[in-house]
Amino acid sequence: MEKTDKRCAIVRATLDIVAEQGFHGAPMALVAERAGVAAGTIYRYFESKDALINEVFHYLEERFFAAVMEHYPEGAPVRERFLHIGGVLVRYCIGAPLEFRFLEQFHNSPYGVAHCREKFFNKDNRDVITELFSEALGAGIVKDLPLPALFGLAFGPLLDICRDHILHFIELDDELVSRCVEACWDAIRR
Amino acid sequence: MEKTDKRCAIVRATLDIVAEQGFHGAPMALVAERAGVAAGTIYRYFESKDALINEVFHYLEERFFAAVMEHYPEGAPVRERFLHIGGVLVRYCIGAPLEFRFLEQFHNSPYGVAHCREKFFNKDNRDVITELFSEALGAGIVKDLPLPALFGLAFGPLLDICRDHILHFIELDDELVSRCVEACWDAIRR
DNA sequence: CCTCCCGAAATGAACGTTCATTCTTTTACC
DNA sequence: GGTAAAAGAATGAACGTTCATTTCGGGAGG
Repeated sequence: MEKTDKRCAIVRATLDIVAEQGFHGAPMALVAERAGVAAGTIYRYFESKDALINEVFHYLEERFFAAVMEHYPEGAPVRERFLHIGGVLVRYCIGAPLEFRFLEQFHNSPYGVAHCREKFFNKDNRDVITELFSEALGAGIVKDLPLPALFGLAFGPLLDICRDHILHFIELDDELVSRCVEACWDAIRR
Repeated sequence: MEKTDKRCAIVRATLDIVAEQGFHGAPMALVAERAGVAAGTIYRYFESKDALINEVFHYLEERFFAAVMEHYPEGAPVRERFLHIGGVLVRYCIGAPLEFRFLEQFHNSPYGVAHCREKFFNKDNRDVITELFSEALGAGIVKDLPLPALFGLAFGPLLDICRDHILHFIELDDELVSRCVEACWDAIRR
């Protein structure tokens, strides 16, 4: 994960505590305790709490994209590629609930809004998912809606069911996940 | 709204500041200043900050349900009733961005999770939307999925596009709203 | 009509706590 | 024994909340 043991322990502790208690419930003293280091030690590895949190986020973002790209059916039809991404997304999230909760916390916070804004206005940022949707739009395979709306239709509900599963409002199994991802496809397909 | 001028001013100030800056960015001193009262005065009307925030939430919740129920086509087919609710939801949210942002903040916080949990496990809580979905499920009009999943598919994307609109990532007009609500219908309909 | 007084309402400085961050001291290794 | 790493007490800022004090409005007494 990271270069040294202690650095890794601090990242892990931050991830866990923020996921469980939110940013408010994650004072540096507690992070230090959980990581098995002294409070001051954190500042040998991270400039500030903000820097620490952003680093945790980028670490998770990388892991997540790596998961999506594994076994990605490159040349397959749009629908199949979408089903792959959706399925991996949900399975990854419910398999790593702490990471999911952290990302959710991050997303709904000043950090997340800033990150979104940057992503959105930095037009030459082309990830796989954007590529896929652009292609599908061009080929008339999906509804002619703005990209952010398609993203919302496609992935909003998937994140919702992940949260519901983690909070034990529903119990997802492979079959239910597939049916939900297909429902999302129904939402965007023309 | 409330019984007295000052009480109302405090609620309004809390709503505005929390919507704009989040819970962290809304210290009582700032709320007091914006409401035009002294810090101590707030505690004549509210027991604590938590009590204040919960009161703001319940106030908004009421207003929101009132909006949905206005012109609700009681006897109409399921699809039509759903389109009504979806359309009103989106139009209400983008017409009251501060209220929307507050509710979003609330939802993604310990307050919101507690509220959700209570709603979910209090089974005899029957609102219009739950009624509608239960009826549709029974009649086989929508996909046979758990209620929370249907909720996510139906309303998750709508809240997403409201946020995107308020953050100026997209520009919603009546026609685009309708198409998005219909896309959500496609997601849940059998 | 003026004055005094009373209780409720409002004030804002002060308090205690919590937090991120800093800094001096101690440890551990070469 | 010297140097980099780690420790944890110290610091100061920010916060929610409290409370001694002031302000306000109006009713009673002269």
